[in-house]
Amino acid sequence: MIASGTGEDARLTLRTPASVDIFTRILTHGPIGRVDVGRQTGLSQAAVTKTVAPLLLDGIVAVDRPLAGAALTGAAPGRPVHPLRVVPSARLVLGVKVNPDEVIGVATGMTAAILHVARRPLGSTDPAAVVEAVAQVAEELGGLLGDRVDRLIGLGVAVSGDVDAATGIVRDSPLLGWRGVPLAHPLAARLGVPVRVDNDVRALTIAEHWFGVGRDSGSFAVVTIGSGIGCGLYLNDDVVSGAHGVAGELGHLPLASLDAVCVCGRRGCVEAVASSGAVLRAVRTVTDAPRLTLAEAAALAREGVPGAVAAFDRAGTAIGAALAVVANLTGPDTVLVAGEGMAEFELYERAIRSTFAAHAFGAAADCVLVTRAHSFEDWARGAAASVIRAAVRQEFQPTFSG
Amino acid sequence: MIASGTGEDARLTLRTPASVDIFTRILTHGPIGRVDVGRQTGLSQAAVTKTVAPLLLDGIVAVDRPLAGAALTGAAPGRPVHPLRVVPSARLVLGVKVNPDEVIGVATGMTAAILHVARRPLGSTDPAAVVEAVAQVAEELGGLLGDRVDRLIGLGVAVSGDVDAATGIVRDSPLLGWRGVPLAHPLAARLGVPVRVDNDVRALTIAEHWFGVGRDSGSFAVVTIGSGIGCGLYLNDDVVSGAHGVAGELGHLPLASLDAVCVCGRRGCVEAVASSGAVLRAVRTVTDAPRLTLAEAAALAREGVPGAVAAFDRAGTAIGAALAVVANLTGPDTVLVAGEGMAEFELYERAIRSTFAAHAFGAAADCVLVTRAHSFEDWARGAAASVIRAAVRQEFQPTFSG
DNA sequence: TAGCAATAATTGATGCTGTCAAATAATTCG
DNA sequence: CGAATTATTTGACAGCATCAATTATTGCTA
Repeated sequence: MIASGTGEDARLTLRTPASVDIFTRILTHGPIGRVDVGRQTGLSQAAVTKTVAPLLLDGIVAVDRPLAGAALTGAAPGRPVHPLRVVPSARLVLGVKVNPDEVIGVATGMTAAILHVARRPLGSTDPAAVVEAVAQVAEELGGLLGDRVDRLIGLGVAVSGDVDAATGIVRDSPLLGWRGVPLAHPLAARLGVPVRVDNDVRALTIAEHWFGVGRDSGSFAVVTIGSGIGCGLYLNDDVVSGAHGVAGELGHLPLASLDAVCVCGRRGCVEAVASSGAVLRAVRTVTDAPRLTLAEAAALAREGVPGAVAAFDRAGTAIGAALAVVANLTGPDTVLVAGEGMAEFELYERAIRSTFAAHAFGAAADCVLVTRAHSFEDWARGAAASVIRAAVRQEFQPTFSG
Repeated sequence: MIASGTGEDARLTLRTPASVDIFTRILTHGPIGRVDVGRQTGLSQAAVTKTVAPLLLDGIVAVDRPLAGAALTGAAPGRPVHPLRVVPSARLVLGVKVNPDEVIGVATGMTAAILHVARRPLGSTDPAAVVEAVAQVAEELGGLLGDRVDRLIGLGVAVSGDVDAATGIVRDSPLLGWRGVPLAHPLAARLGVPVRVDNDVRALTIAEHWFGVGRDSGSFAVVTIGSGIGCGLYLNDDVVSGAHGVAGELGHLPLASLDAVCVCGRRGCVEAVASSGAVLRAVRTVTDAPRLTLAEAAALAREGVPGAVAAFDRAGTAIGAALAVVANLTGPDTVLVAGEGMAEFELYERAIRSTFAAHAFGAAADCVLVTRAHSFEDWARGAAASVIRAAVRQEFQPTFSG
């Protein structure tokens, strides 16, 4: 149990779509003046003033000191702007990322900035053990928050695989070996806090769209490289989840040559040559060093050992093709490349960029490739961002035990 | 010039988002009772009644005779349903598809059912010549409509390539050899009618989503096979257009083996083995018959000539992989396979289905493949559907000459 | 065949929300 | 200091969707 009376006062009340838009704008683009909010949301200034008033009273939005002084404002005459911003600490959120060997959690405020971190190793991926570990991490974070747990909106859990966020059930997670595992209910019952479970890449995509590089992008994608290859899509200002819960499955597209055998049993999958495991296997084979680690393999490639370089090149080529697929099919203006594999990004980069350029068709080539190395905490932060977004959009149906 | 005083009374007035939803529901799912409209749109019955009242007055919506009789209603007691439907002829639309050698136009009503057809051969794809041919087709259709041109909402033009529907400019159409060709303005000026220009596959996708197999699908895709391979996406109840106007570019994804050289100069493109041109070239080479037509090539394959069968198989494999890409990445519940290539679909089918099944990952395999052979008129109908949708959603900014 | 139960549609009062236009506030510039 | 300029607030107002009650029309049953 984290808190007894939680839930009521911590909820966000944004009754109309207009107020959701206004609040979202302030959250993601603040500090910002009321006039600009109106312009950017297509609403009148009056609507902004009236919507913001109760939020100021609530304390979730604050007005910065009007920045006067000709130097700052660009010497324009007129009443100075009273910049609005969301008070990060007005509401709090927990986000947890479940890895096969570890559970990592963070506590954040409304802007998904990390306040505290906690982690627990996982002995097994047995659902009960994972629920227990997540709960312990959440409780530890709750303890670190102290009195402030009243302001807790909820707990987000990020899991790789096919996740039904509406019901909080993990439908299929090959990495954890789960099928149809309900996560939200047991956790909510155990902790007494609303819980949202989401796909990890989707959660990271939300975080980057609201608080990261995708902030001004209506059509945006995240491609993750590492032990698997994944993709999150944000098109027409909405997350793509797929009719059956599956979307962004990039890892098993047949973009590589057919002599590469994938762990899924098929041939030519991107992951068959581009997952960190595949790269490592390739370098081990070529150098005849069966106990090599990925870091050592990367070191060999950096030294210029031909077989190692070729393995990373081959991976980069497949990743570049995958990026081109995303760009050609969905036409984002920005694609963020992320994931654990970023540690060796320099080794993939040349092949990625040249393959992408070769296969991006027409205007799809205008799409900007951005890179960022996320820590494990950032993934947990994604889970928090998923909760924040759902709460703001009034889609957060608190999952409690019956 | 089609009509002098056109435009004012033919416009649709649906002031609020709610009324757009209600009207759309009646249009795409009518005849339907008010209670059901309310349920399906999430609005109250009262809202439906009040929104529909002026539309009945306008004559654009009509009430069918209440279907009484226990046999029909399923023996349920209660007041019988008064089914609402959109009167197809209440507004009229023209749709024109521009092919490299021909321009085909149709006149339709609100439900995009074809009323008249007209066509003109194209001597050249010179923009001026195309504008002239489209205008002539539109005028011929206008003549066929007679007095009813008062009810004309506008003209839709479907063009393959990168089209900016907002400005009516064809940014890049390799098939026609166009770059930055303004189409809407000259046509609107010439005809005195609002004009909307759209990408052809996108237009077909809209038609199928509103009036065809995608009617109950929130997440839907169309893949076209033929001289090129294209794709239209409808995700989260919105058409995907891409940040830079390009989306659904499936034809040049590197899914085929690298020894296939594409007309675009690269290797491994889907179109390099799966476009009708590529299939024909392959059969010609194998049978050493350089003047073979596509129909003859198909006949050979139907007879079981191994080289011909192999060429179609190879194409089907690439198309199946492309379908798997769409399903894995965007997770639609339905994918419609269409295009001129459907004439030979039976020859591709086995390879398409087995490759798709092999590469559709997890729940993406639940996606239903539907096929339909569209005539050229259907493509023109797509252009009309694009106009209808824009008009209903109040996004149709009439393009007139300044 | 009347009366009851069930379902569909309408009506009018109500309240909320966003807009408009005018007023107020706070600055720069001359 | 006053005019110009820009930001924000205010209050009247209108539109729209909901709610709850009413009316409409049927099937079923006694």
